[in-house]
Amino acid sequence: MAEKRIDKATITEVARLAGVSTATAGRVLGGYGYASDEIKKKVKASAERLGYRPNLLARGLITGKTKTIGVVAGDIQSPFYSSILRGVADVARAEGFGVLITNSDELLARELEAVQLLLEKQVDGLIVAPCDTERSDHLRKALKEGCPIVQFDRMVNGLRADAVTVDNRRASREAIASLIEAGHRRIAILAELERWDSGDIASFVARVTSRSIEPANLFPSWQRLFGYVEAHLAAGIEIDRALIGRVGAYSLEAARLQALQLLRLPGRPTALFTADGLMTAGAIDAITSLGLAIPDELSLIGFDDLDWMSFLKPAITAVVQPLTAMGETAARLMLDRLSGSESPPRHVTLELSLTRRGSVARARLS
Amino acid sequence: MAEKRIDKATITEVARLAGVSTATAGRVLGGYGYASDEIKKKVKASAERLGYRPNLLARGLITGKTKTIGVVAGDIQSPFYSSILRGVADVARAEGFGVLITNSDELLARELEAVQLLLEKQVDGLIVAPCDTERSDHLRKALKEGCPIVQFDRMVNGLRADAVTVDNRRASREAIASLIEAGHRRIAILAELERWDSGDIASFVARVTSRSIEPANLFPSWQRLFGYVEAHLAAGIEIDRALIGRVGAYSLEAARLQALQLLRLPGRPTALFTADGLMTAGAIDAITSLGLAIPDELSLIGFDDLDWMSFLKPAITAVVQPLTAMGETAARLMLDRLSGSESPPRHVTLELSLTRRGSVARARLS
DNA sequence: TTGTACGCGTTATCAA
DNA sequence: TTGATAACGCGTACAA
Repeated sequence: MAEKRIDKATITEVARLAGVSTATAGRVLGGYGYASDEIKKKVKASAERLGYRPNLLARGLITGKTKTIGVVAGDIQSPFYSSILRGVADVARAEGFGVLITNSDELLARELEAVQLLLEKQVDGLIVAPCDTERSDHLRKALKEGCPIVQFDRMVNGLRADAVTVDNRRASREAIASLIEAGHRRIAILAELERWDSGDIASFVARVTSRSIEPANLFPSWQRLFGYVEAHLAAGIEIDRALIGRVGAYSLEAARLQALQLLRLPGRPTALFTADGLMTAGAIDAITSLGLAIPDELSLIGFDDLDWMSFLKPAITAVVQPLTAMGETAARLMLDRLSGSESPPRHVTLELSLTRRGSVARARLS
Repeated sequence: MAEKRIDKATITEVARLAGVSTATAGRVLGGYGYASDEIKKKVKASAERLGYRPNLLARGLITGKTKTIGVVAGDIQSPFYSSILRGVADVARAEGFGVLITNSDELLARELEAVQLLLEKQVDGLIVAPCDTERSDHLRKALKEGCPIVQFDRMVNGLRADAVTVDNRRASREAIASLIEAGHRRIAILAELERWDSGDIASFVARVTSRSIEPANLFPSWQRLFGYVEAHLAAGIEIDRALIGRVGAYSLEAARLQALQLLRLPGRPTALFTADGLMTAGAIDAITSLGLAIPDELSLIGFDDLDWMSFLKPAITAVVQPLTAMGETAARLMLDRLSGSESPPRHVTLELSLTRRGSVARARLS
């Protein structure tokens, strides 16, 4: 048996030293109920002297609240999740909450395991980027058991839980529209479209065209492709399937190869839209190795704004996501629930802005 | 009073359904003690049927172990900390541990508050990047109370706790030496040297020169400056104080300005060594805005390897830190302590490697 | 205003 | 092999 911690003062000892009951000590230390000033002073002094620190486990066991929020991220190592996490942590800290983190690596099995762990640890609520918009019984169950959930980045179909997302579709549509307005007609898109399958590209495009698809529960990169298609539709430009670069794994190397392929197409695109930061990185690598000049030979707009994009020459025009704000919003929605709000599920959509830098030029007359 | 969670099956209910005592149910569910196969089956079935999930709070209260590790990082949003955190989380998860995170923003007051919170939550151990190598009574106290500590990135002076660091001094010395070997004589260094004060530069250099300073408890960027000085000493090159760019805040803008100043010096340096990733970013920005060609007009080596460094043209030669490994090591040291190791404090120093890319050239004859 | 006594969900002890 | 019962440290009726 492992030895107990030494010196760990409990409320009982504080009470004894102060010559009062544990109830009284608890009242002054916990800040609930009455106590005379004299006793307050004595108890506080004793607590101080013993280095008393309340045991939040014991408190949680009885109150049913742990003041801890569980977060299921995809991968905290990525700038995307780590920025969001920072937002969550800041708001949580300000309210005295702890943050328990887990990584799903976008794997449903991992997410399941993570949720299980967090629930066992009795977190007050779950902030999660769901891996799968359909198979989410574990989340439904958690909800039913009274554990509030806030989703971020994407939303499970029909899950009655709060959510914060970003207006992917619109931002993408506007980015593409600005490219079209600059005279571009052959605009390629490079997107990770495998991990969360929404079917094959051709039928997806067809469904967008016939307006027979609901974008709300699509994964972000699919929503971005959605906007890409819409912009083309609005401008009456036909979509060339060959210009849609579908990357399988979430890997820089895969992105680079796919970009290479797009840029070597006969009838090379005059503009490229990358659907996330990793795609942009892969594209840049491909572009420079091909010796293409940005923006003269190729215009580029990327989704996600990474630090290096602003000091590249030329700097990259990008759709910037308010990541920290997304985390803060998620945390606030959660805290609101935890303080008893019973409103129907709220869905906050954050607006995106296009930061115009130097990577877009007018298409050359051809 | 907030309503309790619905449906939350306790071990009592499982026991009742299975027709056994809570003690027996606990034994089979918790995996300790004996139970006949028949009873095991019955209990497991009941648990399954009720969707039973153990309450780790209650377990922790009695066992004194929460299977939770607390981490105090500087800022999880930075690639540095988030990579380390990922390493910690992976190892922790594999052993069934949770990870509770906090940010100190390198502020002692924040760190104090964070440690307090984590301790109240009864974490089994603390993995921390200490803000201050001297004033760390809170850490000593935690240690004395039986909460193991693993430090990372830097070490508190005289704290008897495990630590993982990186060989900053050597890596820096070797990087500078390689520059010297390439014929460079005027090598500038750009480093953040304010946040953790080790005195003014001149006297620091003097103390390194006279070998009257112990580098172990210096902050990383000071250790890197230490290596810079040593390399010069070894090569018999006099140090020009003007080539040491001291940046105050940890900010890209400050780095950029300081880099600009260094590169506009009469007798411009032929090589630049940046002491961390942010400094490198600031330097690149300055370099490109000055129109200096890397590596022909300026050779560059940066500490820290960020993704963009490999696809810049030319790619940047960099000292890469094994960040995830650092996190993993920290977690393993911690788990080892938690499983009862009573060995004296261990200090693991991870080696660094210089990844040579295209940003270094031989100095031109002058 | 204070103290007594019980309970939160689990593990640990010990007797059966 | 099993079960009654006492902890763990704290909050909270309720009585004093």
